[in-house]
Amino acid sequence: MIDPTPAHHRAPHVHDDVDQRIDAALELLREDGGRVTTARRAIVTSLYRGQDHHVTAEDVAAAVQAQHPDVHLSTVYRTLDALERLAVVAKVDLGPGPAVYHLVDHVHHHLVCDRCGTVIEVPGKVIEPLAAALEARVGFVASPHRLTISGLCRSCR
Amino acid sequence: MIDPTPAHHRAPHVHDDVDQRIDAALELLREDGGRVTTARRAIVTSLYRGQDHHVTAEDVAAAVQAQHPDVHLSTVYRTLDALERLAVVAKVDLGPGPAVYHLVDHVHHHLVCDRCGTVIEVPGKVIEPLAAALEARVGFVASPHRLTISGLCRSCR
DNA sequence: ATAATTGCAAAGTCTTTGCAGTTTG
DNA sequence: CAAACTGCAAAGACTTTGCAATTAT
Repeated sequence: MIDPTPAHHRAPHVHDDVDQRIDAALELLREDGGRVTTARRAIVTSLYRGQDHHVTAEDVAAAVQAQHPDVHLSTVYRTLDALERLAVVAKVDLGPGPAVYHLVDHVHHHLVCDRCGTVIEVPGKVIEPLAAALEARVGFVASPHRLTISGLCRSCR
Repeated sequence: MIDPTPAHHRAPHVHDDVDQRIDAALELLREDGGRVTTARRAIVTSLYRGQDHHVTAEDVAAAVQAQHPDVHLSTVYRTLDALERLAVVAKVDLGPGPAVYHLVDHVHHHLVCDRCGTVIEVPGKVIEPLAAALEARVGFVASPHRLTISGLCRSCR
């Protein structure tokens, strides 16, 4: 999803900030020995400009293809993989169906409703006490982006 | 996986108890309007007699096929589905790779190591405080069997 | 130059489904 | 007997991979 808002309708500092983060991500790819291509730039831009926190590879492909029709889904998968290795995005398996990706700087966890499939985000700090307990108890360090809890949401309860 | 220990080497009350639970599960299938077939009996037996808490459909098929070579994998999937609907087993997506199933009366959660793939089980009560917080905060009722936390285990840290 | 990336098509993994024949209640 | 279940084969959903051509550095 590309933000359709024309640049001059957005607050300038927001624009600059997002641009900076896009450039930073691309720079990481380069530092890793990778190349920055049109496809990769479009994919990264879509991730930062999209309004959806959770996107599937297919979502990204669709958004990118609006401008660059021949960016292939497999390229999206490969780029997302690279970005995951560089800790720019996190990949989350929310049960059956495609995996979703989100930027790692959006620290949160996922409550997935078994009945309606709704995904509720909860702020990362909600699980801090649990994470501390797990670390003390079993020496397991929870990733700040990969907690998934199934259950029933308020309306399906 | 079938328990290879001959019945007379096991404590009798354990044997009886497991048998009872197997019968109870089969009875649930019947009450639901289903039939109890050789395949289903073998699958349920394998779940209760297996020593592994987490089994994939393929695991179950392999175990069952040791005695009943022509029970098909698709039958295992269908039976596991039926048992899940009846809340006898829970299906858990532990990331990429096949889903794992476990009996619901074994209440626990899963810590999956991103590096080595190890699955650590933690008792269900560890997350009770978190579950209470989530319910109060967003009205989400966590399923007692479906929490998955990714991170790094003690040795991969 | 040369190593990385791309599009495409094909294969891979895990799971579901249609169907005709078999079995259960 | 009617309805449910089964094996099989085929399809489906999602993801990865091999390869020759293209492109970034």
